[in-house]
Formats: sequence, C-alpha cells, structure tokens
Amino acid sequence: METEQDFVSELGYLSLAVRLKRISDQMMHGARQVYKQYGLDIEPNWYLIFKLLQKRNCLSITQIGDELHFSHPSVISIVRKMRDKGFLTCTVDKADSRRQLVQLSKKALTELPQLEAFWQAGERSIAGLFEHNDDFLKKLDRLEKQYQRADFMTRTLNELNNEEQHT
Amino acid sequence: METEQDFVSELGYLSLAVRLKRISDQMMHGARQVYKQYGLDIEPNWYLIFKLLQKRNCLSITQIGDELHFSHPSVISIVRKMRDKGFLTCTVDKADSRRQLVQLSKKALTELPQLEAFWQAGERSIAGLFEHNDDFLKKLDRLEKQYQRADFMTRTLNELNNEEQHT
DNA sequence: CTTATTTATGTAGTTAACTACATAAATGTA
DNA sequence: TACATTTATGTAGTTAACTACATAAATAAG
Repeated sequence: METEQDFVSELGYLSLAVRLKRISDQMMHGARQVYKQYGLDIEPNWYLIFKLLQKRNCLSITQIGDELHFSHPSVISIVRKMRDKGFLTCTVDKADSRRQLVQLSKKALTELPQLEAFWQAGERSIAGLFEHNDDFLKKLDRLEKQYQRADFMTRTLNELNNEEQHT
Repeated sequence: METEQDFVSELGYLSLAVRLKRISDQMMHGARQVYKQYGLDIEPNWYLIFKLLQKRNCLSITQIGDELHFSHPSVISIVRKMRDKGFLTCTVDKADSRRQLVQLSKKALTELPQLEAFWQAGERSIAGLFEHNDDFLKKLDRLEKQYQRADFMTRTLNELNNEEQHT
C-alpha cells in the first residue's frame, strides 16, 4: 500500500526552497499563458502595481517597493514596461526632483474592470486547490514574519553552532 | 487592535506565486551566504544531485531530471558546474552513446560527510520555523499533486468559463 | 534495409527576482 | 554656508529555473 515516494519530497524541509520556487514558477507561467491566449498585453506580476495604485493613487518608486517588498531595481523595471505599454504615467515630483510620481493612466482605468475578471478567475483557481477553511495563507504569513526576525543564514549558523556544542 | 495589514498578504491567494518565490529566493540566498562564509565551493541546489546520486549511484541526465522534476537543460547546467569543480564524473554509456552516465567522484565521496552537517543544519533551521506537528509539507504535497492533474492555465480558464455561465 | 519515430543531449534565449555600485538631490550639522 | 549624510533613482551584472529549437543515436515499421 506504500505509494512510490517522490525523491524530492522525501528530503523534507531541505527541499522546501526548490519546491516553493517550482510552484511559483508554474503559476507565473500559467498566468502568462492565459494572458497570451486572450491577447492581453500585460505580464504576470503587473497586477500588484495595478492594485496598489488603485488603492493608493500616486506613489514613488521607493514607496511601491516598500509596499510590495520588492527591491527598487525590480520596481523600476516593471514600472518602465508598464509605462511603455501606456498603463502608467510618471511625473517628476515638484517638491523633490529625485522622485518619480507613478500613477495609473486613463487606459489603465478603462481596462481595469476587464483585467479584474482574469485576476478573480486566477484567485478562484488557486483557492480551489485548497480545502475549505485551509490555513495555508496563515502559515505563510507566519513563515514570512519569522524570516523578518532572522534570515536563513543566521538561523542556519545558529543550528551549526548548536550542533558543535553537542559533539 | 487591528494590526496594520501587509498589502501583499491582503491580496489573498492572488499573491501566492510572488510570496512563494520570495521565500524560496531568501532561502536560496541564505544558503549561498552560508557556503561562502565557510569557504565551501558549492552552490545551493547541488545537494539535490549529491543526495540523489548517493542513493542511486549512477544516472543519466534525463533520469536525474525526471527524479528531481527539473528540465534537462537545468540538469545539464548544474551537472556541468559540479563536474568542473571535480564533484562528478561523466562517462558515455557504452550501450547507448547518446547517454551520459553521471556519478559522484572520489572528492565528492570524501567531502559528503562534511557537507551533510551543513544540510542538516539548514534543514533544522527551516523545521524550526514551523510548529511541532505542522502539516505544511503535506499541504505542499497536495498542492503539487493537484497541479499534476491540471495546470494553472487550465484551472483559470475553467474559472473564467464558469463565471461567464453565471452572468 | 531503409525510412520514420522516439529518445537523449545540447544550445540559445527568456523570465523575474536579486545585490552591488553609481549618481544626484535633499537634508542636517558645524 | 560648506560639508557630510541620507534618500531616491538608475545601471550592470548575477541567479536558477524555464521553453523552444537543434542534432544525433537508437528503435520501430514498412
């Protein structure tokens, strides 16, 4: 009755990083396929910026990075692509000429309702993978908070030192 | 009493992909730092190949990819780096001249016990992020199996069609 | 036994994130 | 007010995975 176990999942927590990356990549790739199939000229993670600016109206590059927990170079590259496709307008802040103020364009506001339908379908399709009342997202919150307290290197070095004390 | 919620986690399942990728990247980055700190000349995901060959002794590129659920180009690139560092030996299969037989080198066998200590510390450091008797890995198994049945695009297109039927 | 199909490996180019460094503007301090 | 520090953005280069296409060997089919 013992089912043939998968080698990677046999490795337990050790293979967590590679498994999480794989699932994430699959979702991202799937999203790209959906957009392509429907001829939508957007990319997978743009929804983060769309939704953030819908809520906050007008933000700088750094503010966007802080809210989304992205490095600023990542934000620059996403914002630039979205601007080139006409979804964002960027203007220099009059009070501080270093800052870019990023806003949704008219085109974005017009197309947002249509895009929402896709995002909601995507959300439902992921939610459907979990059981009703699943606490996966809560566990994820917890995991993220733990990493804010101490990163992987720190934790691993601690474990190495603990081991040495035992031997 | 309401704590200031994080924008990304407010998005629910929709932001799952980006959150999983972020955690995975952090772990990978941390591992690279640990190796660097201890002057170990290996890279984060090599342990998958080390451990697989420890168990299976001698495998081809394609077999490795199948076991680890990696594409064969990924395996080629990892194996090549490990071989260049002297951890693997590659020989052409006499029965089938297309195949590469990949094995652990003497150097690998000598160094494995030392590397094991790091991997075990890494494993403990991740396990420590979860509560005792946590079922996170089981949920992950389930998630992966669901995706083997139907990928993200298929699921999302289904949801889009369901929605259309309601309107 | 020749041709078609499948399998194994290899190559090229893409992805979305990152770090490290560079520059320039704003702010704080002596 | 000059100089030092901090902040905002920009650039370059790296990462680990992927897909799509290319080639060559082995196997199957007629």
